[in-house]
Amino acid sequence: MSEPKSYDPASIEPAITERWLQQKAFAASADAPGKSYVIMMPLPNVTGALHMGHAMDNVMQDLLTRWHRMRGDNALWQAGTDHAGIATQQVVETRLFELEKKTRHDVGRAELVRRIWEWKDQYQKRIVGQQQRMGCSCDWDRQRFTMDAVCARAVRHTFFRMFQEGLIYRGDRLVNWDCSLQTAVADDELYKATVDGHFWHLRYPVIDPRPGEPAHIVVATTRPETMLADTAVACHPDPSAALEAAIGKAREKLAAAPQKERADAAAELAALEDRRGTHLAHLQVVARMARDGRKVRLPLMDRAVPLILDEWAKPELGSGCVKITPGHDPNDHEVWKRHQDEIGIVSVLATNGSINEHGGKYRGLDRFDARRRVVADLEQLGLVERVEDRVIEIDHSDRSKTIVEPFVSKQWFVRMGDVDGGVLCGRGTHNEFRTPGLAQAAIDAADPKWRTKTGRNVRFWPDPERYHKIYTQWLAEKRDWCISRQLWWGHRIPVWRGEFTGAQLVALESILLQRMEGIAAWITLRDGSTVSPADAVALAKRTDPRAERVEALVCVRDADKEKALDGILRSGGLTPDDDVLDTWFSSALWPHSTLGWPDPATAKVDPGQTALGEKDGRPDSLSCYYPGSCLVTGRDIITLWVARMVLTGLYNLGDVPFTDVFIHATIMDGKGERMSKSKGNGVDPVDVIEEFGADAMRYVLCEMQTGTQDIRLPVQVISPVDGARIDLADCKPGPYKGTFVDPRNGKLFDMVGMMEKQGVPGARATSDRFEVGRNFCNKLWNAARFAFLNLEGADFAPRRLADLPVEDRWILSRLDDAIARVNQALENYNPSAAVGACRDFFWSELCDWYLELIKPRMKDAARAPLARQVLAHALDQTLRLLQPFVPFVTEELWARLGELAPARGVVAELPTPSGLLVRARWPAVTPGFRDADAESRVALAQEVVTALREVRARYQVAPSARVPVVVRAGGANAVLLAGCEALLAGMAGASELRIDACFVKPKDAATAVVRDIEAYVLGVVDLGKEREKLEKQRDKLAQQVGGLAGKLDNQGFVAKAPADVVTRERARLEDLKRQLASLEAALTELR
RNA sequence: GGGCGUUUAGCUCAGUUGGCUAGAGCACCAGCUCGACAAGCUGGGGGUCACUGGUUCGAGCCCAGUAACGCCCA
Repeated sequence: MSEPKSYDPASIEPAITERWLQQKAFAASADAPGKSYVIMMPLPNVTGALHMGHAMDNVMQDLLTRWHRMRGDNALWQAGTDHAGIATQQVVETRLFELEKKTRHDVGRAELVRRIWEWKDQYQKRIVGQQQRMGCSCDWDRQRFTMDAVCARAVRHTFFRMFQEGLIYRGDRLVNWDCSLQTAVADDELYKATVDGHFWHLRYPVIDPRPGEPAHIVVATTRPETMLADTAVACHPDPSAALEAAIGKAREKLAAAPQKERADAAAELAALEDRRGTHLAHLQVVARMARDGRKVRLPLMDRAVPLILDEWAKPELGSGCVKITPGHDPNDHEVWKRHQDEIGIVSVLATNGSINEHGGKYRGLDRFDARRRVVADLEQLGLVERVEDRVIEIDHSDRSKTIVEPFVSKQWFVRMGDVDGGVLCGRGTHNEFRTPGLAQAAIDAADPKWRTKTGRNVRFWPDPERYHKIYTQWLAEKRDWCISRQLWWGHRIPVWRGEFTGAQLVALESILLQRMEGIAAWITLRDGSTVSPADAVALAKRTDPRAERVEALVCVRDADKEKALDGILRSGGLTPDDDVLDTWFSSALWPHSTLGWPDPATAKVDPGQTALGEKDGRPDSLSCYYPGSCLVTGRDIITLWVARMVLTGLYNLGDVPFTDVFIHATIMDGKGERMSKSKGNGVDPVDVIEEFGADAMRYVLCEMQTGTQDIRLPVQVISPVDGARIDLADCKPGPYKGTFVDPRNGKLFDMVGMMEKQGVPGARATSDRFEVGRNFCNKLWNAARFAFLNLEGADFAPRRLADLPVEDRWILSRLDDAIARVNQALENYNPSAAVGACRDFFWSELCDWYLELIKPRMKDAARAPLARQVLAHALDQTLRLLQPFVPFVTEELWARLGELAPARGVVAELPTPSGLLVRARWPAVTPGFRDADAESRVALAQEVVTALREVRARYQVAPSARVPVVVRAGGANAVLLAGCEALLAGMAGASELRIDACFVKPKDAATAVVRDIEAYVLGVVDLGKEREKLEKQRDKLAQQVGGLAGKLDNQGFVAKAPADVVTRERARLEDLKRQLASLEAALTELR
């Protein structure tokens, strides 16, 4: 036989991959038969390579895709990558600085973007390589990148439509500003870190204090430089009531506090009660002053700012008064919104984090230098009451690792809340419907009672209620989506802007009022309201003051039209917006942009790629593959992506992009920390594949995906020094991020691969958890080898099930059961149960019993052909069942099986026995295969065999010894076991075996008991020999007992040895004594 | 602060509407190179199902509370 004894994935996998790719086995064709089954890959970003978490995501998608493909569905798994704007630009910028000490401004926009494209090409290639090695069955001829022409067109169309319908607006917002990258960052791009800071208590002089009024109001801040932008000082409108409310709450807390927290709670209450005397009168005075419209003088700026009344000021905290800085604090910003007619908003920060022209003499200073100067100046003026040290938890940008500042800036937003008149979804399609607002549409889509016009909605798996809750809770906030980023890498916002006087606007009338297809415009008036160009021009003609100064926003839908209009727009005084769109804006469109929306016929794809349009009667890809079927992703993506895909799918096409969302587990390391490449606890799937094989990795990932939220994967480091395997959990973190210390020798190694220049060697990581998968593949390989040794000349002849021997009927029945269980498990999104059902059938039934049972038949020319036929059938079905889990080894074995037994089946010939296994038909549950009689017969026989084996082991019968066995069974048992003699004899190593209801047990027989059956192993109890053996054992034991007893009698030992050693020795003595006693008893019985 | 999850053998995990003597793989112990497989075969040991109380004829599962760990949001 040509197959080697053990499975070597490295010698098989590349050829199989080659075969699949060459035959385009994964290609999806819009005119293929079967209902469509579509999985849109949650596109990995091109920042870096994939780790085990991505591997899980990909393997789950591949599993579902392969399963559906074999079931005859027209399956499409859409692959691709995401440009990940901010993240990718950041890694390239960091590298640029590290290697060349240059910033993006040194190289310029065009050059930076060119370098990012280079980076993207490199990582895209690496990612696709990783996926192909894992066996991902994506349609590689449809790969997309979020900045491809097709995607870019979809982005422009969506933006245009939303802009035209007033769903996109440009507004003042307090954003998280990254002063290093000089861009706004989203909330989910932040992390909290604690820093040592201070709490400065500042005195603001009251202007012209009257008798009984304080000369100063004290306010506190952790960021004193922001005082330059203060526009008010707030006090609670009813300090007394607010303080009493706080005291009431503190009382409740004390009453409910557990013992160990009581002291703190009591102290807290006492402090609040003290405030009645120390603060209340003062605050009531301040509140009255605020009502009177009194002001304080803002130090350093010499500006009068009003005292205002707002509940944001807490009488129970600090001085009870609070400075209001709407331009630099989110809470104060809210206060400002409530008091817009009383107070203003000032921003003193420039985009680079320095103080701007509104910061008076501090202009040009960096924010942290300004802080020191402001404090020093205030101290000199005696306006710093006191300074506390304080640990402050503060937002940092995940990208630049610097402190972010709340910052007022113009940003673009998508309106998520409900809007007047609602929003029309699926405009121009058959699925049009009206929704109150975009977020509401997405909320509705996941409501179990809600349906689109096509009868679909979204359901989460494997825990529908739980994930649905996460999804709706987030959407229910209906927070507007900030879609602009101040970056150079990404889709540019397709809007031109210009500021005009009313007269200029009237002059622009001809451009703005032409109702050109694909051009939309809005005018923002001086008061911030937005009106149509026609209305604005009308106002301007009436010389309405609101139209004195306006901003015009013009969106051009198509890129080529924009190019054509470039001159006109510029000469009209408009310039293109510099910002780019949030990456998620293009990712959100992925399920339809990749299929050619809005017009597949004109969708541009790369040479060699599958065209998306209709051709020769073949439908276009969009109508065939949208709406899709399933999204497979981790739970961290539910809010970021799932919700947004649903939203844009509904908005553009009136239908949900998928009906099922499969939320798989998150991979953690051995310590329970989330796996991440940058943290250094990540495992590269390729490293695992090289050590164990792709199938082994896939098998274990499937097995791990049960239903829980997290999976622990202990990580072993392969030492770069000596190749030893060290548990990463035993390694302490090193001084640099991603480095660790080898506990054996204290040597440093690096897990991220960025420390070579510093002389820290890089180490690879794997996990011995994957051995299980390797073992499984090897078992499969060898079972198939056994089959191949015996399948020479196998043929198909139609058989009647009733004519088959019991073991044949049994294995077919068990096979049928396994198929049903695998289907059931996959339908429930439980890959672990599915692969477990395969394993149990294949290993515990097919290998452990059936293969053993047919060995004798294979040597018998008369009985061999039937056994071969059933074996070929069983192997055929097993390979098909296992294909989605372990596609490489099964594909290889399938080819060999096809050569040896081209025609297969038992009752009828199986369809598609030739060609690639990927495209073979999924096993079907077969009527008649389920056989309760055969199952109960074999089940009983198995029990008897197991009991006999146990007896043999107990009596130390050599495994190779053949001994006579008699089974005493009567009644129903005898009926069941009738005809199973050969089976029993073979499996229990019996030289002869008979079933006899009246057999009387001889003295030298050992007994196995099963239910009410007794099975006797004859002649194994040799009285003399047994006695001799036992006596020998007894003597040895007695000697040990004597020695141990002596040791324990020795007072020196008992007194000086550690107590636990003494106890352990005592226990051992007891144990030995017991063993001795039972030996003595057995000896007595033998005499 | 709000929401959610987890806790079962030394390790990693199953345990479907409450009905077993609580299972699997790895690890461990003993034996086995018999024509597929030592990455294997046969047999074995190992668990107060985190803790406390409750409901029930019956609880790993249901209810209440406690603890530890983890995640998400503010």
